[in-house]
Amino acid sequence: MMRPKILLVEDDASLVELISYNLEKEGFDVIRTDDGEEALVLAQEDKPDLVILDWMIANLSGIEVCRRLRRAPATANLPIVMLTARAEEADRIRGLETGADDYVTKPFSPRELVARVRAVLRRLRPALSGGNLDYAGISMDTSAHKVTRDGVTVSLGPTEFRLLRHFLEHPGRVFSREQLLDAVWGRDVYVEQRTVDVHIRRLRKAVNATDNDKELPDVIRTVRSAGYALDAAPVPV
Amino acid sequence: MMRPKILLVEDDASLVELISYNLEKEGFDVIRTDDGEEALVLAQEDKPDLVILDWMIANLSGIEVCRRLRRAPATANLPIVMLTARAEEADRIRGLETGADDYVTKPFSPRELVARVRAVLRRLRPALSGGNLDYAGISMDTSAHKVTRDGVTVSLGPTEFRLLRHFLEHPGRVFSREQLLDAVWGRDVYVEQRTVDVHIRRLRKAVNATDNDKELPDVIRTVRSAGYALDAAPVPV
DNA sequence: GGCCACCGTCACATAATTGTAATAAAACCG
DNA sequence: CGGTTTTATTACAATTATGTGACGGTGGCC
Repeated sequence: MMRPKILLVEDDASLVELISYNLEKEGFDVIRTDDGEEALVLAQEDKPDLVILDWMIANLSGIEVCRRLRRAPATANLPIVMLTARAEEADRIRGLETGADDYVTKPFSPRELVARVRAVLRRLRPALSGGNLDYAGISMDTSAHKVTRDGVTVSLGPTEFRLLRHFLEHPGRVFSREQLLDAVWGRDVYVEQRTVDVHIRRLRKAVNATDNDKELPDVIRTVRSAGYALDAAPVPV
Repeated sequence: MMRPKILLVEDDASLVELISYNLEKEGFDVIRTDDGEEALVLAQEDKPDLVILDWMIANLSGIEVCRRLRRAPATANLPIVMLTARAEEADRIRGLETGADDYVTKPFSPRELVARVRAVLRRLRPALSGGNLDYAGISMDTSAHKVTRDGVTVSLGPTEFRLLRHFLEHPGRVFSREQLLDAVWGRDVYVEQRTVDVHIRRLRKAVNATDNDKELPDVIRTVRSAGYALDAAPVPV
């Protein structure tokens, strides 16, 4: 199971130490910065699984960073935990409404922060915490690397597995070939976009197959000129 | 576009009032109970979109309710916000680790509670709080690339989809063919203005069609010598 | 080395969508 | 009403996107 990657945006050096230490001890990788602009760049390029964001940081306020992260398509769904000394209600609400997923006020205990990070991730990226993913009759045990459909075991190659996992983490949502290459293959790999088609084909074949010669309804929806999505109710022709 | 349904499990009658009032004012439907066993039944049967769960309630402790909700497949993914007087760290962590999505300690402000409820729902049910466009019975989920009219799925080609999205982003407003070409096709594409008519026709056909041979009222208004607009109430004769 | 599973790419088949032109129908105007 | 302008509708051929099978390559493993 992969170690989730956390981007920590905080300018108090001693806090950075404290938080990093606790996160790493609990199985997270931590990237650090104390600069708002740099945080945006890191969020784009390193694709962390979650951001811990202090309100008071250099160059851009935390809340502004939050807003920009939400606005950029690539990071619009990145989980954000705001971290701040501001305990006033209005600020907390403002933080949450800007798109933060949780909000922790200083002083806080490192253990509670870790617990909240876990709670957010468990929700948004169940695969990271070794949970099971279920959708449309498909069940994936991410830690055992096993997949079933309607109880029947499905066998997948490594790439098909990661592809399906990505779909299961965001059921119903359409992903372009480019997005899929980023998320499933990795950002620095160069492969043809059409390669995605081939793996979609392989995934479909595996997931829709039965032991006899019949086929189950297709769970992957092709969205012409947009990409593919995992879908419970495929469009009838 | 349904009002999200909240199950409120709380035994302090005045708090129930306070919370219900605020939630309903903010567009939620609220189901209430003060009993742990009953909460489990209601969660199963009424299928709420989120549960607000007090720690101290009759019959079963809140945390036990939480555990059982998580264990039952039907409610394993139901978002839970814990609500409690216990501010001790160990308790908060226990709450989060049991599977709560958020944890609010008394005393709290109703507005903050509502903001947290929204933050959790925004994550889990994007359809309920954003990312999709609604107008005149038409609902478009932009991230899933799905369109429904009065709940019935509408299937559109790529261009019709973009065209409808543009109309939904500016409901009621009239656009000339030139403006539509700019916005939907792109500034640097050369196509005949009349092409817009054809796509309007295709969009109308798809959106107004029913499964039988009847037709729904037209949602697109032709404005002679000006262009087209999406309109809720076409002029009756 | 030989076997096997998997991968990425290509070439071709198939299917969906597109823009245009031709024609019919409406709306407008004196 | 006749003439004119604007929009609706239909059919079609070109274009584009996706589906699919095959192939060569790579690396693990015995």
